[in-house]
Amino acid sequence: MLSDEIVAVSYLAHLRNRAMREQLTGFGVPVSRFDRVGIAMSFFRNSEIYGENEPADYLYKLASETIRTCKLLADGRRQIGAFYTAGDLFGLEAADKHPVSAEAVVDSTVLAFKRNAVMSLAASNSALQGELWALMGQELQRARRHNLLLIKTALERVASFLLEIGERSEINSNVELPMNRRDIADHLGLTVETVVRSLRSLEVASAIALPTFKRIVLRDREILKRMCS
Amino acid sequence: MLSDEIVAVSYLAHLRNRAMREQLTGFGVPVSRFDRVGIAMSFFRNSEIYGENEPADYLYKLASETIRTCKLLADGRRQIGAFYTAGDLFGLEAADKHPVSAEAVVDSTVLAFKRNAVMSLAASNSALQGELWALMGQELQRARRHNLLLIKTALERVASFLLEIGERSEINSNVELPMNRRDIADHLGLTVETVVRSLRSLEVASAIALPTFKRIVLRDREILKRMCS
DNA sequence: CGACACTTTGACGCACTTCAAAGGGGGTGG
DNA sequence: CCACCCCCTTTGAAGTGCGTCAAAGTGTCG
Repeated sequence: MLSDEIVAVSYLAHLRNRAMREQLTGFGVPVSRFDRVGIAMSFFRNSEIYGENEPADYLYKLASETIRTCKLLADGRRQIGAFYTAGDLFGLEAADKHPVSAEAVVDSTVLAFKRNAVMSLAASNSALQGELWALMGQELQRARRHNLLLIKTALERVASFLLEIGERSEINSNVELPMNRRDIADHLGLTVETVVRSLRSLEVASAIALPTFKRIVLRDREILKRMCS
Repeated sequence: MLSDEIVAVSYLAHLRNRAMREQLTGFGVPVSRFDRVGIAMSFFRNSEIYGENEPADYLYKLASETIRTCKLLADGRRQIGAFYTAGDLFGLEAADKHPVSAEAVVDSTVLAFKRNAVMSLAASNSALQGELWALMGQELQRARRHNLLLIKTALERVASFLLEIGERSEINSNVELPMNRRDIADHLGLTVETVVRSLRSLEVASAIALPTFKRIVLRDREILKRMCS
C-alpha cells in the first residue's frame, strides 16, 4: 500500500498534511487514484521543489496553482520547459535524477508520492501503469511541441503560447496569467521586451486585450491561430 | 510469440526478409531481443518510412545507416527532431498516431515490429517493459536537450551538434556526416548558410577540420565544449 | 563532358536583442 | 489613507546576429 510510504518530508508538510488533503477536495482538482495517498506540501512562490540533478525519489501531483520546470545554462540563461497547473502530474523521470528543476511560480501546494512505491505498485497494477505510460507520452509530446515552437518567429511563439494556455480555460476567454513576463520570455526563448512588444502588437491586431498585467482576454482565437505559423 | 506476427508489410520487404536478417548479423549492429523477429525493410534515401499522423502500428529498429524524424509547418519550414543511427529504436509512441514522420537520410534498412505484439508481450515480460520504458525516457531526454539547444546562438548550436554526433564515435575524431547541410540546418533551427558559416568559423578557431563536405575532424573537443554555451 | 544538386561566399536587410529610462501597481510603514 | 519604495512592465533608440538573396564554386553521375 502506498499509504505505508507516507513520511514527513518536511515539518511544514507534516503539520499541514491532513488539513490540506481535506481542503483539496473542495478545489475542483481532478480526482484519480493519486489523490488518496501522498504527502501534501506547500511551497512559497519562487521556491524550489526539486533541483537539477537531484535524485528523483518523488513524483508529484500539483494540487493548486502553478509550477515551472527550469534548466539553467552556464552563463545564466534560463529555459523554462513547461508550466504545470492544478491536477497535472510532474517530476516523473525514467532516469533516477531530475534533469530539470521545478519551482513554484506562485504559492502552490503539491502531493508527493514515493517513486519506488508508485513504480512497484504499477508493476502489479496495469491501470496505474497505463496512467504512467500516458504521462510519459504527454511529456514527450509537450517537449516536441515546444521544440516546434522554438523555431518560429517571436509573434508566432507568443500567439502559440496564448492559445496553449487558453485551451486550459476554454469556456471564457479571460486568462489569468500566473507567471510574469520574464517567465514567459524564458519559456519562449525570447527577451522580456520582445514578449511585451509581441503582446502589444497582438492587441493592436485586435486578437487580444490586456486589461491588466496578468489578465489577457483572447478576443479572437482565429486571428491567433492564423498567426501561429 | 512475436514471430507469429510477421507479415509482409511490403512486397520488397517480403522478398528480402530472410536474406537481410542474415546479412544484418555481420553489420556490428547491437543485438537485443528485437533482432530475432521483425520484418526487414529497405528504404531509399529521402523516402518516407511513416508519415505524420499515420497510425503508429509499428515500432522500428534501425539496422543500418541513418533516419531522421520530421515535422512540417504550414509554410514549408521543416523541423528535424532527431537523427537515428544503426541500433537505435524509433517510432514508439504513447498515442496511436505518429506525431512526426520518419525518413531515410541515406539508403537504410530497418526491422519493423507490430506495436500490438510488442506491447502485449511487454505486459508479461518485465525486462522488455523496462526496455520500452527506458526508450521513452531517452526520447524525452533527447527532446529536452534539443529544446535547450534551440535557445542557444548559431555557433553554440553547431558546436553542440558536432559534439553530440562525435560522442557516437568517440574513438577517432573523424566523423562521417550522413546528412547534408540542409538537414543539419533544419535540425538546428538555422539556415544552410548560417550552418556553413558557423562550421567555417569553428575551422578557423582550430576546433575542427573539414577535409570534405561530409567528413568532419574534431580537432579539439575542449574548444567545442567551451563554445557550447 | 555536361547537367545537376549541394556547398560556399558575399552583400544587404530585418527581427530580435541590448541598453537605457520612464511608467505603473502593490505592499508596507508612517 | 497617503506616501514611499521596490519590482515588474512598458517604451524608445541603437546595435547585431542571423536570414535573405544572388552568384560562384565543387563534387557526382549519367
